[in-house]
Parts: sequence; C-alpha cells; structure tokens
Amino acid sequence: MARKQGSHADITGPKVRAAALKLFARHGFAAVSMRQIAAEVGVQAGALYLYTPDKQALLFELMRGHMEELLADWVPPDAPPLQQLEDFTRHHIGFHLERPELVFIAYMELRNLEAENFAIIEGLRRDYEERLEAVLRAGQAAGDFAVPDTKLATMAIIAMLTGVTTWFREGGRLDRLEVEAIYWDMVRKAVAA
Amino acid sequence: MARKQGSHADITGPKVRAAALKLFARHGFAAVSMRQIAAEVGVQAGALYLYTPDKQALLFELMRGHMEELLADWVPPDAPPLQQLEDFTRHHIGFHLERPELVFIAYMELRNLEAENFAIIEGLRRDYEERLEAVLRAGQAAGDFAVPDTKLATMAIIAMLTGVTTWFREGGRLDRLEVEAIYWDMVRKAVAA
DNA sequence: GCTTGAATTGAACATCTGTTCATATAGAAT
DNA sequence: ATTCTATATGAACAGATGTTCAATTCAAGC
Repeated sequence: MARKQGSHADITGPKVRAAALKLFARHGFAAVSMRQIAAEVGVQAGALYLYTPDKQALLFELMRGHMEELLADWVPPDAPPLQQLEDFTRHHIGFHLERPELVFIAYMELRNLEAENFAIIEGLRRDYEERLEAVLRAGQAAGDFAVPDTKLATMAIIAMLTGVTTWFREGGRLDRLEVEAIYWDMVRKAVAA
Repeated sequence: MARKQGSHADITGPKVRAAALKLFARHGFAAVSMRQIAAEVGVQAGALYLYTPDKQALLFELMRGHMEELLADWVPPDAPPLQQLEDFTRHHIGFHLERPELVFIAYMELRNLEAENFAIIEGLRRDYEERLEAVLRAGQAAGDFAVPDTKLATMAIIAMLTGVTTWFREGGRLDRLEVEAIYWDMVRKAVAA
C-alpha cells in the first residue's frame, strides 16, 4: 500500500516528468542524458527507473499527454462555421501559448520516437487537423468561405497559428488576447468568400 | 600544391557536408556521431577533421550557407507592394521546397548552436524577416494592405509558407506551382485592404 | 624510379551513454 | 521497538562519444 504522507513517490514522479519536459525542450531529447534529468530532480540516475521504463517512454508520454490534452481542449461549438473557426483560432493560440515547452517538443522530437510511438502521435495529430478541415469544408459548402483547397488551408492555418510560440513573449508589446484578435483577423480574411 | 587529378580532397569535402546534411536532417545533430558521418562518406572518423575543425562547425556552416543563399535568392523587385508580396510568396515556397533538409536543420538545430554562432544565424533570419516586413509596411502606407500589425503579419506569413515543407511531397496531389498559387491566394486575402 | 606531401588510417584519449541491480535508508504499520 | 517495504543509492555493465596524432598510403612531379 502506498504511503499517505512522507512518501516521495507522488512528488518525485511529477518532478521527473517536469525535469524531462524542461530539459528536452531546452536542449533536445538526444542531447539530454538520464543523469542530467536526475540531477535536475535531485536524485541519482537509477531512481528515474522507478518512474519510467526508459528514456523513450519519458518522451512518448510527454507527447501523448500533450496531444490528448490538445484534442480534449477543443471540440467544435454548435455554431456556424465562421464562429467555429474563430473559436478554433483563439483556442489554438491560447492552448499553445500556455505550454510552449510541450509544443516545442511535440514539433521537434517526432523523429526521436520509435516507429510504433510515432504512429500513435501522428494519428492524434491527424485527428486534430481533421477537426479543423471539417470546419473549413462546412464553411465552404455553406458558401461562407472560399478556400481553393481545404487540406492546404488546414495546414496553412495550423502552421500560421502555431508559429506564434516562436516569437511570443509574456509581458511583450501585445498580450494574448490582442494576438488572438490579430491572428483571427488574418485567418478570417484568408478564408473569406 | 593541390593535386589536379586523383586528389580526393575536392571530392571528400563536399561529400562530408552532404553526409552531415542528410544525417542531421534525418536524425538530428545531437543524435548523429562523427563516426556515422564518416561511414556515410566511406572514410574513417579521423579524416573528417581535414574538412571541418569540429562537429559544431559542420552544423554552423550548413546553416550559415543556407541563410545566405536564402537572402541572396530574393530581393524585392521594383514593383508595387502587392506584386512584391506575390514575388516573395512564390520565391519563399519555391526556395524551401527545393531544399527541405536544410530548411529542417535551420529550424530544428538552432538550440545546438554555440552562443556566438546562434547570434549570427539569428541575425540573418531577422534580416530576412525585415525584408518582408518592409513590403508589408509599404503596402500598408499605400493603402493596398490592411494589416493590423506588420510585425505579426510578417511572422504569420513566414510560418504559414514555411509550413509547406512539413507536408509537401514531390509527385503528390499538387505540384509546386499549384501550391504556390493556392498559398498566394490565402496570403493576398489575409493582408487585403 | 624516386621523392614529396596531401589524404587517410587506426589506435588511443578521457569521458559519457542508458540501464541494471544488490544494497542501504527511513518512514509506516504493527 | 520491531518489522516491512517503498524509495533511493552508487557501483557496475558494455559500448559510444568527439577529437588527436603518429604512422601509412599512393598518386604527381621530377
């Protein structure tokens, strides 16, 4: 039975994931050693294996959790396509600005996933893209949008919005809501009929 | 004096850079060893040091060359802002689709550059962004564009266009010119007055 | 044919890698 | 106070890391 108090497992576990997140985002998965992660947690390298089967699983679980949160964060509201698209745009920017490290890892470390894990993450990513494309197709059918190609528009919009994380800094010239408004303006016009 | 024929130096040098390019793009800088690069070239690891002072320089020179080519590839034509923007859009997509490996490296491996090298690459990147922003500012001043924020529009457009490299595959549903046309349609509308 | 020297090898360097495991520690339950 | 067990240590593993360098190779120029 797990200890209720004084137990470190409930503390060390999350600490390990937080350390991996921070270091993978900063230096890259391949450049970070288990000993560096252990040092960040304040523990010896061997102890990490109480919390993860191996280094690969540490990366995969970080990415899987992120993608599942992303999918849970947004479902299209019951509204016309234009409003759905605005909702998507604002959610996507907000969600990504709140977890820049996870976003970074989910983008950069795909190639460090083993084939099986890669397939799973790619599947989740496609699910997400498919949600946006459904909105664009609906708007196109309704005559609200004039997108020459919904697949390309999907990729273009996601790339554009995710790009916010590369330059946005908290406390900068613009706050999140202003950024959301400006990007929404560009997205709206880009797909406008 | 260098040998004119039978000398391998003129052959091995480019081969080293090509091998580094291929392997860095595929597995990431940190995950690739000098011995792997040497094996790809067909040489022992020690021989690489005839062609590069160290591994870091191999990465830096790849990135510097890429950024300088990018800057050399496009200067705003003597034309109204709208035409300049179309020219930029098509050039940017074309340039990036022609060298997906370099694009990938220039994006992913920034954090593996030593501070000094990072500053140089970042400077070149800012020069490039500044060129696009100048076009947007001119178009805004002329009343051709209605961009709420030229800096954000710059980042949004570049992110959107560069994103093409993540999904485009030669021989796919659309060829480069069709892709250029579709993206230009979205860019044009996004900044339209 | 001999000399020269650029191109390359292969061994060596100190250190780091992910992972395992017998051993130690210390808090909780009895 | 004693036992139990989750948590952690630290040494060990076999092999990989970037880089250096004396020794070797072999084609070009004489």
